[in-house]
Amino acid sequence: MDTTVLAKHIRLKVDLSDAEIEIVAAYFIEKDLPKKTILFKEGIIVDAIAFVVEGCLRSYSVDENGFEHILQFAPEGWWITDMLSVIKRQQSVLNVESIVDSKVFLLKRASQDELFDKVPKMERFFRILTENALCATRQRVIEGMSLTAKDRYINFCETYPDTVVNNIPQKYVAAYIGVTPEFLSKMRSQLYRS
Amino acid sequence: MDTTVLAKHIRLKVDLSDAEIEIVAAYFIEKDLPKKTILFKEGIIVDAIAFVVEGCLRSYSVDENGFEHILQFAPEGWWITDMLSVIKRQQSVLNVESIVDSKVFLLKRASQDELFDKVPKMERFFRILTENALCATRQRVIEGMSLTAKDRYINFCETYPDTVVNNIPQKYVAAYIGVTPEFLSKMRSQLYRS
DNA sequence: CGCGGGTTTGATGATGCTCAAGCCCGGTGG
DNA sequence: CCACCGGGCTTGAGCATCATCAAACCCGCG
Repeated sequence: MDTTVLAKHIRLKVDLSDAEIEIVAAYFIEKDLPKKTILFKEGIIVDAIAFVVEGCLRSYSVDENGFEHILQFAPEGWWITDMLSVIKRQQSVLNVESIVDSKVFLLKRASQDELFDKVPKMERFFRILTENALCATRQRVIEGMSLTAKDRYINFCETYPDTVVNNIPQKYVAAYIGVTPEFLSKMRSQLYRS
Repeated sequence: MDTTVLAKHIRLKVDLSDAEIEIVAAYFIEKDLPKKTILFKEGIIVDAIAFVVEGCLRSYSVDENGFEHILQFAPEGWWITDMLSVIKRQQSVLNVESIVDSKVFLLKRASQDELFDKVPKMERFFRILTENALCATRQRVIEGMSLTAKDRYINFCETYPDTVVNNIPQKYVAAYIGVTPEFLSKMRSQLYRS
């Protein structure tokens, strides 16, 4: 189990010794996900959070008309789960799925409390993680109200890494910025002509 | 300083003795806000979070065309601030303002770490608070993409307490659900006729 | 090959915005 | 006490943005 990516990511936020990293790593379960594998399915009670070691996942909900809406993309170095289901222990409304062949490290909810006891800095790490996620999501709410679809798309291209912008199907980008695939296609052709 | 509302609210999430509540309360600063008073102004670095004891506040951003978009309403028992500014210590992009005559308790960022040392359960309390806020905000992102304006309005009326739905100007509701005041008015007249 | 999913393109239509006018109503000054 | 003001809400006509539906195209893959 290669913990390089995980260690690097955690050390961006809190200081951990090599020994501590080893303890932390022991709590994770490695899992390979071929393209289009569902990690967490709508309706279950999710009991783990996933750290993306390689590849890219997405979390999405399906509305009453069968349309998918993407809440989050998680390329390498990101975390993804259905928070609401994990915290409240209620049935999940999100699906979490790999977009390409991916590898994740899973941290079970049950192990998490034990981990916090052994390495208290990890509690701080997850608090910071949650705070950052909250800020990003609030930013997205504001953008959804103040920007046009075209500006949201431009914004998306500028903020997400190239691996997400250019290596995933356009229809997923459309489902993230909140337009139909057809309309995204029209916006793009208009952007490239000008 | 009457800490009844605050104590009741904290005890919904963590168990605190009367003695602990007293310690916690000592870290808060009481502040009265007449109607339409700005508590935190766009551009400053916000260094406190506010607990609403009575009344109702709102946080909002102003876009490049001068339109206001409301991120959050905070009636009695809610918390409000510009998280991004507090955490990252960067210039705030939100205004926080009282809608009616209100009273808040302020907790300075600097006091917060000290408070966590003296009453560790409060760190847990704020982690839970942040997690809940994240879930609620993500829910709002999904709703913004999957519901029509009319359904978002109905949803708003059903989820927010009566004090918010019926006691604040309609234009604020419009700025929250993401439509113009004119269009909200038309939706309402259509809803009441049917 | 041919199939199938993703993307493009076009015609048409719904949703929600803009601008402008009028109304309602609480507040304020003469 | 009334006249007037101003902010918020309503209403209507016209318009922009974005969705829907249908057809064609592209291209990797069996």
